[in-house]
Amino acid sequence: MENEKAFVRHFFQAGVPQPEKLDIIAQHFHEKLIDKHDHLLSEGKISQEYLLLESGFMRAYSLDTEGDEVTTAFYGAGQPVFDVASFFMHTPAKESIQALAPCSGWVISFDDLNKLFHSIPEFREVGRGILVKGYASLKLRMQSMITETAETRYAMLLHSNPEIFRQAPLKHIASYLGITDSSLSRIRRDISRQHK
Amino acid sequence: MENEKAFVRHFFQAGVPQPEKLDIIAQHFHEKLIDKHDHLLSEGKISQEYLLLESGFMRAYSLDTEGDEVTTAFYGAGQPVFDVASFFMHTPAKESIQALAPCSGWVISFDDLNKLFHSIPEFREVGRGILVKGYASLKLRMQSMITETAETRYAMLLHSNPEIFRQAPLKHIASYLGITDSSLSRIRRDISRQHK
DNA sequence: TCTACTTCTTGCCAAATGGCAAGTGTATTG
DNA sequence: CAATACACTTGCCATTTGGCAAGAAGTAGA
Repeated sequence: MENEKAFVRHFFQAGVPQPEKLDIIAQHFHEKLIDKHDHLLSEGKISQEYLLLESGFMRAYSLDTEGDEVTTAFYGAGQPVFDVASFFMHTPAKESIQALAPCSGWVISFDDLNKLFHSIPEFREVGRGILVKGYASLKLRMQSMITETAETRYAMLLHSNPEIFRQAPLKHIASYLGITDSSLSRIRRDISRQHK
Repeated sequence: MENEKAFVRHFFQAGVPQPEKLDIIAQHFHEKLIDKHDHLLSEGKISQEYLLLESGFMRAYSLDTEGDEVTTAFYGAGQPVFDVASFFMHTPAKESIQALAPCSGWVISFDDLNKLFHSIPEFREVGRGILVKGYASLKLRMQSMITETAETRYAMLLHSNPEIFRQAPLKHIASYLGITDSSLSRIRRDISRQHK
């Protein structure tokens, strides 16, 4: 009966093998559709939803002191999407999360998520794993930002995450890489010249 | 009888008000002393200890592709010190953690920490809070790295964390800020000229 | 105390990146 | 279909930062 939530069940299957527990987990998720350009979360609001993205593409961004957008993350299908600080600390979000393509996924509230964390140990292990992996990849990105040139960072992102380049305009990718869109354009020109 | 562990009890008191639970928590921590320049964790090893630093000063660093050290974090008294990824995922550490001054603190093993997480819900809330706050501050740092000049980042760090400048040599601070020690030296010269 | 090492600074020049504005091409939409 | 917005590129020049090497000053050891 809960089989429309096959995606949710599949997402947790490796960490929570017991079907009965998967049932309980799946019951607490609700379908969510987001139109292209619409927001899952807006800066200043308190995040209420933890989203598992089944299809589509999203980005998180915030505004710098000059008011320019800085893209801080991209999310593809299969990934959990939420603002860690706002969702877990109930503080106003410092960033917004927006659909770059029509999105569908499954959301759970903070209270429901916490109930599951308390009642299903395996589930909270999965939750911790998600946090820890996000932390680790952010650290890698910081390391790369410090030690590599923009050209190298661009090449690495293109290689490791080509989907981003199919879904996001270059200006978003540029600010994600920590450079301006002009510089990214020049980097692309230089690389294409090298390949001749 | 457990009163030498006053620091541990105090650390968790706000999140775990019940004295009996504090007793159980404190029982699982063991004292640890680290000489200046010695390591709590070395790159390649799997982190076994979660440390609460009672006194002293530490830094985390890793090696870039050229083999140069990049300082990724500083830790003062009162802070938890551990490599999130290695400790929670049992993977080889990508960074080392070293004492920049004689350190004393309290450590707990992964298994003991997990036992406490499972048996004391308030304790695991504290644990999650530590993770989430670390995540949030790393994000802020990334944002700053993207949008601010090195000079601004230096000024902000000096203002928000002056202890670092008392404890760490400038070359560590420079790589933490994402610049070379020469550039940091020039930035300091320019700032001191402005103040004349 | 003498020596060696580390820390910090500085000069010189090169490389990387930004700021601004213009130009081209492509979607979008009324 | 016209009008408008958006995405991307490029030229020109300024600013920021790096690389390298040398030197001054302080520190730690033998």
